[in-house]
Amino acid sequence: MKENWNAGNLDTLLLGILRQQSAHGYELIQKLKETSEGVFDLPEGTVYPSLHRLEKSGAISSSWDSTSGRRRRIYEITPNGRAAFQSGKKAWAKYSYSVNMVLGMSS
Amino acid sequence: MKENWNAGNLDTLLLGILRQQSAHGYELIQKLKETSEGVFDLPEGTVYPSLHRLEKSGAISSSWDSTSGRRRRIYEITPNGRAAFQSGKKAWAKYSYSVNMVLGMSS
DNA sequence: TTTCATACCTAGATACTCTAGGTATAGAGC
DNA sequence: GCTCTATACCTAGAGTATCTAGGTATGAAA
Repeated sequence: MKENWNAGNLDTLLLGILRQQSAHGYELIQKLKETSEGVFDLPEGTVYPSLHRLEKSGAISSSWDSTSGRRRRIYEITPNGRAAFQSGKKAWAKYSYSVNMVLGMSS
Repeated sequence: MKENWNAGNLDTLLLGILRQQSAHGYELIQKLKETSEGVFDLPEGTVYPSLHRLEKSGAISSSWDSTSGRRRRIYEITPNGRAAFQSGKKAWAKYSYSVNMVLGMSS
């Protein structure tokens, strides 16, 4: 039984970071790992496609940056993305509450 | 952005019901719907394969029952399944805590 | 100059849910 | 008796998301 609680949620998680600060892909991977205390240690092959998906859907926008000498694509959340985040957050609250009910977690 | 928080978790959810009582597939679908207050309204095409998966892995065992006139396959959780449930529950606690951190949910 | 961390990317494998069918019986209503 | 609905099971294939496993390239450190 392989647990993959992440499925379908990564987009919302990325917006969760970007809602507070713009960041580039590699940075997002690290921030996600830090914020989750190591639980989300996602491969680049997962995160980059997700970012492209989010940009295509209009939730984030990107621009190339070279000020650090190294080329980076900086992602910024859009108003659309903020709305999507709020909606995703609500869906998560509802969902996690229900899982807690079924699994018998008191809180 | 399609939310599918369920992915990979259904097995643990089913064990969450079966840990308390044996049940047949159709019944599990209803119990899941009740317990989650409508949030988990899963199609049969999702649940039956998941049950077969769980049986194959040894987490549950089944037996045919006809006492109701209608044929039903009753599923029962095994000791292995109870262990898998505990492990899945722990994984969920860890995971949901981390999601809450990233999404900025206070609790 | 070699190695490692940074920084980006994609194709294909894998694995799950879901759609869309199928079969069959019990019971209710006419 | 007949029709309809709910019950109860099933599977093949579509769709989609993550992950594996590669690839390229640069800056900094050893």
